[in-house]
Amino acid sequence: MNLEQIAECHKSLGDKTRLRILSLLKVEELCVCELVEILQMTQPAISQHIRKLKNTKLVKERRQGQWIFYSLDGSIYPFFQSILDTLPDMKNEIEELKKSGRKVFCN
Amino acid sequence: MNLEQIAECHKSLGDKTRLRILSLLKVEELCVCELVEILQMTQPAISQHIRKLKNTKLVKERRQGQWIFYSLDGSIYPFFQSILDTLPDMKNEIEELKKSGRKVFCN
DNA sequence: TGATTATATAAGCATATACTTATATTAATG
DNA sequence: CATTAATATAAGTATATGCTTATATAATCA
Repeated sequence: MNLEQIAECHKSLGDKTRLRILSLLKVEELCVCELVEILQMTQPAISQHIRKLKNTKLVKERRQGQWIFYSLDGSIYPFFQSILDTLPDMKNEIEELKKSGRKVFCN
Repeated sequence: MNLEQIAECHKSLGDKTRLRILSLLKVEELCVCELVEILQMTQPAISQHIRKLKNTKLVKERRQGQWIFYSLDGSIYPFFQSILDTLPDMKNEIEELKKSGRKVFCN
């Protein structure tokens, strides 16, 4: 891993919305439509943030029918876990999503 | 520390030149003119990078006569040390500076 | 005090980034 | 097989970023 890659990783981390997405993914894997619901942003905006997180290998995806579930990765960055540790707990936001009936359940 | 501040910190880390500066400061404190010499960049470019690192509390300064020596800080970020650990060793670059006779010695 | 050295700041410019709206792709379903 | 739902991508735009050159500030020194 060279300096250019490390810089790209931090650029990816250098946005409040993406940090919120990572904080949410700390709780559990989520799909774009759920993130749209929680973060109250447009679907393309979320998709573009996810793309950046994917390109920098901070999240990985798992397709499940019509949904794509995103979850934390970051395994190539030795410092990633300690960064995650400083992100806030977002269990409540996920709870709210479930209460609103907008949680995607499938398997 | 809120998400906005964490994002600002990572923005600060999201630049190759600033990562090189931090890598160099891992070896020892340096002043702007030494960084100019090692990184072969203009003095205002270096000063502006240093300003960003200072604003995000990743480096601190110590004035010594006409020089200002910059050194690592980052004490407010629990993850900073693990990021530093992934940055390359730049002892050789500092050695080159000393050999070139451009190292600033004072006290 | 005037010149020199180190550093900071300001203004200008080219590129990058984060959004928007519109459209394309992909999978499920009736 | 046409429609719907989830997601991705493209194009446009406003703001941010990283450089440049020019100038200001601050400390030293002759």
